[in-house]
Amino acid sequence: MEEHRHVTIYDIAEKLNLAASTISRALKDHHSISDKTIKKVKQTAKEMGFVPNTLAAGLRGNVTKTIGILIPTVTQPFLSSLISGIEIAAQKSDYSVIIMQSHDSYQMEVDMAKSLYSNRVSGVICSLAMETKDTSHFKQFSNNNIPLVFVDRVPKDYDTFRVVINNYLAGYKATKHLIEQGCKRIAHLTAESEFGTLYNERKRGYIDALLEHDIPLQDNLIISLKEMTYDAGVKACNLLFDLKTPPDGLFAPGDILAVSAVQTAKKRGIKVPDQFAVIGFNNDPISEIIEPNISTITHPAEKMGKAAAELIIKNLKSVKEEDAKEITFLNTQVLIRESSRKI
Amino acid sequence: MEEHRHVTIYDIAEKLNLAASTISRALKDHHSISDKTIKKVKQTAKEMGFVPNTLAAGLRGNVTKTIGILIPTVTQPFLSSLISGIEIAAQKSDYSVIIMQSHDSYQMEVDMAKSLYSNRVSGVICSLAMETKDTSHFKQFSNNNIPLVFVDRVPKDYDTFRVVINNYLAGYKATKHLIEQGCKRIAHLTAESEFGTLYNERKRGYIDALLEHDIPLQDNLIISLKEMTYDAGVKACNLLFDLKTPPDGLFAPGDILAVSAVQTAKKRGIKVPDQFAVIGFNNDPISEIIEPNISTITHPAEKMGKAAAELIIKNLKSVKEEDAKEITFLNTQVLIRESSRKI
DNA sequence: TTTCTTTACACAATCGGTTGCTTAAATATT
DNA sequence: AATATTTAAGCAACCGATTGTGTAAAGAAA
Repeated sequence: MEEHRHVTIYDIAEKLNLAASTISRALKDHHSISDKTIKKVKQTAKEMGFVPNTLAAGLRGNVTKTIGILIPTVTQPFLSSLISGIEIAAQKSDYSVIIMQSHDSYQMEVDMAKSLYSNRVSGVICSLAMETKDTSHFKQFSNNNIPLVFVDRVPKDYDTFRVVINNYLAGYKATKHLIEQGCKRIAHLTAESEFGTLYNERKRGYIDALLEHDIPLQDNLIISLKEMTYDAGVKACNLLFDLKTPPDGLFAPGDILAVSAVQTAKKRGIKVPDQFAVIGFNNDPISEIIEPNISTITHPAEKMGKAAAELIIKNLKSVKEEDAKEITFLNTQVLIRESSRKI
Repeated sequence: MEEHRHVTIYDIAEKLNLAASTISRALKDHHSISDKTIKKVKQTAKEMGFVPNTLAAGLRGNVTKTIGILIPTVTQPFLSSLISGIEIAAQKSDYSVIIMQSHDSYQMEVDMAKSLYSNRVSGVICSLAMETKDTSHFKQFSNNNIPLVFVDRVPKDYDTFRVVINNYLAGYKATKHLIEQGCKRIAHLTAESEFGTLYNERKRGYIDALLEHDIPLQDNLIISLKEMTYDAGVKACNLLFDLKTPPDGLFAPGDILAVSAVQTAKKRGIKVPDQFAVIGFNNDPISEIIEPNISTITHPAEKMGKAAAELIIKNLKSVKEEDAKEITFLNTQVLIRESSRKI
């Protein structure tokens, strides 16, 4: 096997007896290069298998056209859809995407933020790790005018772009839907310790919906979970069903939890939705497949990704407007399916 | 907001009255730098918020410590687990990961391969797009000694690293399991047009298992699908159930198809597994959650990712051995769950 | 004391594409 | 015909980390 060297613009320049700068300009259709030359250069570039070295371009121009994504994991449906959205928007503007998984660890998030900065990404899209309380490791981006967009799990006290849904309203709508279906004792699962506001907001919506419909709030119908997993959901639901007066409805702030609830109910001979109506959150693929289908709140993951990516790309092009540090709210919808349709 | 410049080793050098080269060496504990100097340099580097510019290092050293991943999509459970595996192995050796989705389009794969090359990734891990017949766009890596590893959906005629499972054996084992459960008429779903060998191999295993157990092969029990989706699965299963003598078992080469089969059967009042036993493939999360649980073939996604990443990292360190272009086979297991357990 | 080896650091080239400035020729304007 | 403008392309600095080579000074060996 031969040892090829990467083909550079200098190789092309030599072959055509032109200056490297001419090659560089010709390849980007610079106006000061004649059409003949441009055609000739592009032709030979292709023949020689020239591929520009983005490192060199990035180093010189301080522009990498790369968006860094820093999220807990790629395996959650919501997050992998988010990536898809980012990736599609990025691709349109010829940006690359570099992905890092914090696995919900604060230390990893810190390290990876550094690594992204080290790679001189053009912008960063982040959904915070569960563990993260302090967000000072993101200052390096803000301080160097690298656009930073938080998505979904966002810090409350950081002055930058945020793309979120209205979790309060979503929680309210979900709960209201259950009330409208005739539920009188609606349970809710939430996160035990949270540094963001995501689950708290959903819970607030739940509470307000109840109060607004004159349904007394009952502490024993609200269970805080350490982890939002299937098994944790099963355990919690069993506790609920063991109550003297068990709930007749549940707002689960995640579809996996909703699935666990539906299945636990079925196992105990509790009819869903007649005796126990369930609504989840996210519209994960599984919610459509499981039987009965799970009613859910849509979480526009791809749209959020697209919005976040566009914020970065736009912001890099436009002049910096201080007032652009806005929050983008995307809409959610109640998707009524079998698990909660009683009337 | 102040306009910070990125802190460079020159800034540190100036502050400490040292040469930039000394700073560079001190930061990597070069033996020719005194401990005092090293300590002093690291200290001020931290104080000044220095973060090395990997572009500069990559340009100079032609080493980026970045692994490029080129896959159809991140949303498939198998592939997102694959990424996780790669990412974890990469992280251990301080490599970054850059992900691109071909969305099963040949043209996108070509473009993205170019982009990865343009970014001078250290190595590439790829699972081919469905559309891809020609793999010449990967030659740029081979020609420039950039390690290339194909995973799962691999070309049959490309001389490079491959990390796969034994699809033939897996198909054989799955089918044999159904036979052992007493199934006599076992159906199979497969891909209509395939340029790789993945589904063909599974089908070969299916056929051989039948023949070996003196079960006649019946063409009408094998259905080729355009897409391996839930809906396509439902349609195919309805065709199967409409046969004069419908099947009493199914080997589906994907869990989504298995789920569709189980649910279609249930809807038609066919008892699973008693009248119709099903085994899937991949051990997707859903296979454990759906009721009845789906028997399946494990597909060691994380392990494959880990193996692929390690191949790249190892290969970059070690001297090039021509005979290293090997195929790594990882094991699969039959996971017997409710959907096929009759005895 | 002289010579050899470490130790400690500086100088300058290098990676490859970009871009401001300059030169030179061709075309347009007065 | 003289000057202004446009077109075409070259020169060289630059981005920031790395590394081979060079050069002192200090310590070790002869």
